Amino acid sequence: MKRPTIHDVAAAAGVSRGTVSRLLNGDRYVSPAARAAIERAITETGYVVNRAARSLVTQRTGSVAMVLSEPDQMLFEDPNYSTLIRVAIRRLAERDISLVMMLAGNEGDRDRVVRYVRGGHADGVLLVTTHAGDPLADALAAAAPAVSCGAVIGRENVIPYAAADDRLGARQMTEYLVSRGHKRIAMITGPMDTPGGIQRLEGFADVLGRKASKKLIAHGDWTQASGERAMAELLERTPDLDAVFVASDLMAAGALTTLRAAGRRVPDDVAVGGFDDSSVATSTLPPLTTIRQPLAEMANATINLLLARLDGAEKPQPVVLPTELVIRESA
Amino acid sequence: MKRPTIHDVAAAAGVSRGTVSRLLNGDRYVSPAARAAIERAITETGYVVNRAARSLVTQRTGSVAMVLSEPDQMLFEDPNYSTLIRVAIRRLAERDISLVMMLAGNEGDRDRVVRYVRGGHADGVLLVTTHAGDPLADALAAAAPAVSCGAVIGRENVIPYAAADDRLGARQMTEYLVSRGHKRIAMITGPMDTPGGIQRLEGFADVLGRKASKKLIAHGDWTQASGERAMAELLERTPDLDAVFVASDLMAAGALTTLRAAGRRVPDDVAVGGFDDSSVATSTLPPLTTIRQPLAEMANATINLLLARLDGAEKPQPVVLPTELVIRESA
DNA sequence: CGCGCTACTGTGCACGTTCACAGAAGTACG
DNA sequence: CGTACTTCTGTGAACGTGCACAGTAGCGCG
Repeated sequence: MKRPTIHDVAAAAGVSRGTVSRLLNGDRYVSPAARAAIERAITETGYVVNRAARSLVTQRTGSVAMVLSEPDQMLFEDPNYSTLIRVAIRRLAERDISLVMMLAGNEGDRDRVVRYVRGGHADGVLLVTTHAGDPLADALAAAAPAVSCGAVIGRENVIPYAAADDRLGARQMTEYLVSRGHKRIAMITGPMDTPGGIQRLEGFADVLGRKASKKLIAHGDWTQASGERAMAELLERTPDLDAVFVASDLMAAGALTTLRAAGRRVPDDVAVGGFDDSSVATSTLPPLTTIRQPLAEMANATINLLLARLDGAEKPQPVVLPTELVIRESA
Repeated sequence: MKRPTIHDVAAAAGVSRGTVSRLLNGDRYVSPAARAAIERAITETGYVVNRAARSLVTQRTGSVAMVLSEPDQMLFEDPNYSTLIRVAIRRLAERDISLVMMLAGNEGDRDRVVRYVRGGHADGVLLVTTHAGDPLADALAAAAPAVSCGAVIGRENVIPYAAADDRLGARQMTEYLVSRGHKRIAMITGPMDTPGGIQRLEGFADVLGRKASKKLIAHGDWTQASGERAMAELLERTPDLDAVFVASDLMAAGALTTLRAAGRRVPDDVAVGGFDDSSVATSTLPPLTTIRQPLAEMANATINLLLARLDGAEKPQPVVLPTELVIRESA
C-alpha cells in the first residue's frame, strides 16, 4: 500500500506531472479544467506532497529551528518562552513551515545544532538565549537567517530581535513607587549579563538618579531562592528601606517570604513591585503589583522578523514594545 | 559555495560513494584504512549528510511530531509538559531524531496534523492530550507509531503511555489527612473527563469509602479561579469541613484565597492538600503540602515507549509510576 | 495569411542519498 | 589446486519532486 505520488495524481487527473506541480506551487497558467481535475484527483488519492523530494530540489526544508541556548531548567516554565513557542508554531504553521526544537545547553549540543543548521536542515533559526555575547549567535547567524526574542547582548546588530521595553517598565514601576511617597527604594536586579538584568536596573536609575545608591541594590539570578537571599541582604544593609522593586515576580515571591519572616508588613511597612506579571503574581500574599510585558505581541513581532528574513529581508529593524503597570496589592 | 556532498567526500578520500555511505550508516565491512581516510575527508570538507536525500530513499524522516491537542492556554505552563518537551528533545537528539512541534487546537489544525503524519513527514507521534477519547488519537495511531504521556481516556489500548499513579497519589494524601485526625475531608477535583480528574477522585474515595459523600466533592477545571469557586461552594454546602484535598496546586492556591477571605486559618481550621508539587506550591502562604509526580521519569518512560515503537515493538506495556507525599505547612 | 503574443501543457534532467548486486582479494580447507 | 567463504569495494538504479525548456493552440492585428 504505497503512498500516492505526484505521478499518480497526474495520471488520475489526466494531465502531466508538471501541471500538478504548477498547481501545487501556486503558479499561474493552470487552466480551470485542469485545476478542477487535479483537485479532485488529490482528494481522491489522498495525495500529500513529499517534502523530502521537494527539499532535495528546492534546497529549502520548510522548517525552522528553535534553538534553546540555556541551562535548561527554568526556560520552559518562563511564560515568556511558552508564549513564544505557541505563537511560533501557530504562525509558522500558517505558512506550512514546521518548527523543530533543539537544545544547546552543553558543548556537544551546540556542535550538533550548528552542524544541523550549517547542513541546511533548517531554513531559519529562532534563537532563545540570555547568554551575553553567546558565540552560538554568530555561528548560527552565519549559517542561516536568525532572529531572537529578546536582544542577544553584544550581538544586537547581528541578530534582529523583538523585545519588551524593559527600561521603560522599570521606570514605570519606580515612578509609581516614588509617586506613592516612598523615600528609600531598593532594587533586586536579575543577573547583570542579561538584557532584563541590565535594562531594568537602568530604568530604575533613570528615575532615582544618584538616589539609586549601591547600598540599595542587590542582585539575584531570577530564582525564588535568590530573591529571598537578596532581600535579606538588603534588609541587613538598609534596614529602613520602605519599598523594593524586584526585577521578576518569582524573585519578588522570594522577597515576600523574607520580609514576612522579618516581620515587615507588605505593603504597609515595605512596598514590593514585581516584573513580568507571571502566574505567581496572583498567587502570592499579597498579590503583586507588577509590570506586564506584551508577550504575545513580542512573540508575533519576532515571528514577523523571521518571516521577513526568510523572504529575503537583510536587516529588519529591531522591535521594542511598551510595557504596562499592573496595580494589585503589594504596592 | 556549494555544500559538499557524499561524492565530494568520496573523492577526497579516494573511495566510492558506497563506502562512505556504509561508514555513515554504521555498516560493518569498511576497512580501517578507508575508515580513516573518509573520516578525515569528512572533517576536511565539513560534510553533513543531506537528510532530504536520505529520507527520499529510506522512507523515514528522522523526526517525530509532538502533537499538542489542547486549548492552547495552560499547556505550556504546566511543568509536566515542559519537562516532557525538554526530555523528549534531549533523548531524541541522542538518536539524531528531531522533534517537530504541532498544535491541534481547532479543526483545521487537526486536519493539517493528520495530513502531515499520513504524508509520512514524521516517523512517530508523541501525543499530548487530555481530551477524553480524542478522535485525533485514532487517526494518528493509524498513521504512525504513537505514544502519549498520560493515558488517553478511552484509547488506553490504542496508544501506549507512561503516567503517574494518580490514584495512589490521591490515596497518599487522603490517608495523610485522615492520619492527622481530620474528620470532614472535602475534595476539589479536576475535570471529570481527564485521567487526573477521574483517578484522583477514585483514590480519595478508596480511602474514605462512603464518607466521600457528594456533598464533600466539588469540581474544578485546573485553573486557579475554579479553585476559588469550588472552595466557596464547599464552604457553603459543608461549613464544618476541616480539610480539603485539591487535585492540583494551582486550584489549591485558589482555594487558599477563598479560605482566607472566609476567615479560615490554614492549616489550623482547615488543612489543605495539593497535587503536582508545581512551583506555586512553594509561593503560596502557607506553602502547600502536596503530591509529587516523578515528571522526569514519566517523560523518560514515554520516550522509551516511543523509541521502542520506532524500533518495531508493537504494543509496549503502559508504565505507571509511583507518586510521593511532600509535607509542607498547609496540612 | 503571416506574425507575435498569451495561456497553457508535457518532458528530461538534476537534486543527494541508500540499497541490491556483482565482483575482487584474501584465507581456510579438503 | 579447486572450492567455499569472508571481507571489502564500486556501480547502477531508484526515491519524488521542481524547474528550464520546448512546444501547442488560440487569438488579435496588420
